[in-house]
Amino acid sequence: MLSIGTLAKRTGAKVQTIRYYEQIGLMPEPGRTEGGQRRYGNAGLDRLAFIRHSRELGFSLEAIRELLDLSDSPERSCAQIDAVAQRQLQEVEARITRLKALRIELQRMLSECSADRVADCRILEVLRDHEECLSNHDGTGI
Amino acid sequence: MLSIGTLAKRTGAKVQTIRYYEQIGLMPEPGRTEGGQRRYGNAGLDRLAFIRHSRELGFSLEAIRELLDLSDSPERSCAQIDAVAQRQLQEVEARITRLKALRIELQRMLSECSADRVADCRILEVLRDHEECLSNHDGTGI
DNA sequence: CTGATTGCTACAGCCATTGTAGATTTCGTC
DNA sequence: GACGAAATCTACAATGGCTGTAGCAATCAG
Repeated sequence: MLSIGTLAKRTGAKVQTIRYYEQIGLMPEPGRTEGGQRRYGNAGLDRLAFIRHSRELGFSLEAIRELLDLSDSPERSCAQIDAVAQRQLQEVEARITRLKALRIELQRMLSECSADRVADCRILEVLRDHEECLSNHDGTGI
Repeated sequence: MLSIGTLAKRTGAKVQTIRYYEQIGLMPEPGRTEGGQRRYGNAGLDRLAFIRHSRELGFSLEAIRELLDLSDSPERSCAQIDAVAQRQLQEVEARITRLKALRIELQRMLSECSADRVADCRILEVLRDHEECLSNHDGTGI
């Protein structure tokens, strides 16, 4: 049987994070020693590894909860799992698009400023006045 | 004189957000009516617009605080302002790099799964087993 | 057996808001 | 001036996804 610290080491999660996952019902309550310490089996380790790997790929805890629920019905169609992953891909793509617009704006801001004094700094001017921006970067999907 | 709701409409910030900025010292305490409601001048409006626009470009409130402090000394060199913007650009670039790696992984996952049953779903397999990934997407800089 | 390490609970804090409840003030209209 | 709708006020809780802390208790190696 594995202690919580062992699970933490093997998956890269912090001990508190594992307890947090248990608290929100993402990890099941494990068995305990006589002294009250958590002891996990391989199922616990696998589940935590699944959660951590999904987090690394950017899935929200809610999405992961959905995936875990779906994986409990192996005979069902995997269309829903596909949909969750598809949604995640779309979110990632949206974020990339937005960040690229920001990058362009920041680059332009930086390239335009060759002032010495703060008073003449183009960067501050651009930040003061949205109209000077090329894209609208209107905050949708930060 | 402008009410907090007017500032909100003009800048796109929520009323509560403006009060929050005041609470953390990013917006100054404005004058009040006899009845205790906030009233702003143009300086307040400009400052809020600066904050919102900087937020839209992804600057943290701490970075914005720094920029606002720096802009109060117009005779100083604007090298520090440049550095803040440069730092922000680097962060944006790092996030783009990371998201691109995630995108590739998600795309590959999706393209590989053509199963019908959850039991055979490649997506779940990949999520279960990090080893199946090409990149390491090790969580540095989510 | 002892001391270091690890684990326990309960709670607070992080960022940047957003939402809520219940009271008060302001504004437009009559 | 009176009325009612809209806006504003304070104070506090919640969001997501953890992370850190304090003050104990249990476990493990030597």
